[in-house]
Amino acid sequence: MGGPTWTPWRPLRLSEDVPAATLAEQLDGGQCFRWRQEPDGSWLGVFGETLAGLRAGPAGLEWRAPVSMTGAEAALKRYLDADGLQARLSAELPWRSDPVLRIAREAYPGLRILRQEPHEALVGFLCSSNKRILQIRAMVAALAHELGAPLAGGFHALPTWDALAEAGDPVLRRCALGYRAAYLRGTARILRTRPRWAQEFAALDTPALLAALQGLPGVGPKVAACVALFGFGRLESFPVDTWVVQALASAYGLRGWTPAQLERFGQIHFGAGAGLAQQYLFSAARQGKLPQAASADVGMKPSPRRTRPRRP
DNA sequence: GTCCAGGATTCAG
DNA sequence: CTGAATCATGGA
Repeated sequence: MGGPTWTPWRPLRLSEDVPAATLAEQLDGGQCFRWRQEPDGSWLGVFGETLAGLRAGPAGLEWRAPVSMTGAEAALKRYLDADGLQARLSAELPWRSDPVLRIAREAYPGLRILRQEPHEALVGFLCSSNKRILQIRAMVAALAHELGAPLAGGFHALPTWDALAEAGDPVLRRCALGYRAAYLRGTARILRTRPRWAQEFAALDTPALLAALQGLPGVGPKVAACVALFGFGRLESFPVDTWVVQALASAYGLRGWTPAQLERFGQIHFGAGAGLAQQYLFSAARQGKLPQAASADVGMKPSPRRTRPRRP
């Protein structure tokens, strides 16, 4: 049963260096759920149809893949934003005037939003509600193992919507999904009838995309924002989860704000790269690296809640 | 045993 | 519209 034959480790040229701690945070920090760290410290994971290894070598990032897997290097470069679009976006964030963002940004230099496929982001975050990252990873791994197409070396792709829609209760039970099994199956039964759903959703502007995603069972505001950010590259999307609520309350003094109000704050304050800023704050908050707000707050108040225009 | 987890849904006010 | 109860499961 030996695993696949691997290519040698080769350098992966990105526009910016990725330190080992940043690589670990990207692959194991809650934006994707398909990577694991090997005993030698390298990372092994699946994205789309690609199985690959990554490690931060002394001379920079290195990759390898099964020799049978063509196109892995190009897929990795796209996945890791090799063209540097996010490096420019990150530089344009207001870190010069925002000491909290500056600290969070410097904690993980080079941290990027992985460019996941819409399918992977949606499956992953359908499993995410009220669960820890470790458990989400276990659920997604079980789904791939039970219902996904085999790739190489015992690894599997994520299950298709067809496979999820037809999965029986015992199989989903083995994946320990809890009440999220109904979310997955419900969304699968809708999307299996729309083979081009990802292209159709990608054609929408971001507000319409968020609305379309929230029309799926198990997708609320936070999951929709994550799928838009991680799966559709909407880097202005600002998911507000428990960590971000905590971070904005303690470091920015925004206590008592609703998630919707915090989402608006993030979009206005951080702008086009709000999602990237959110990932810096999320990662730093989870590592306890964020400072506390000096005083109660600086007098910022939530934007007025949107009221629906009255019909004459 | 209790509490909580990258929330969503349903229901009461 | 807002706020609270409920949801299934596993780990601390």
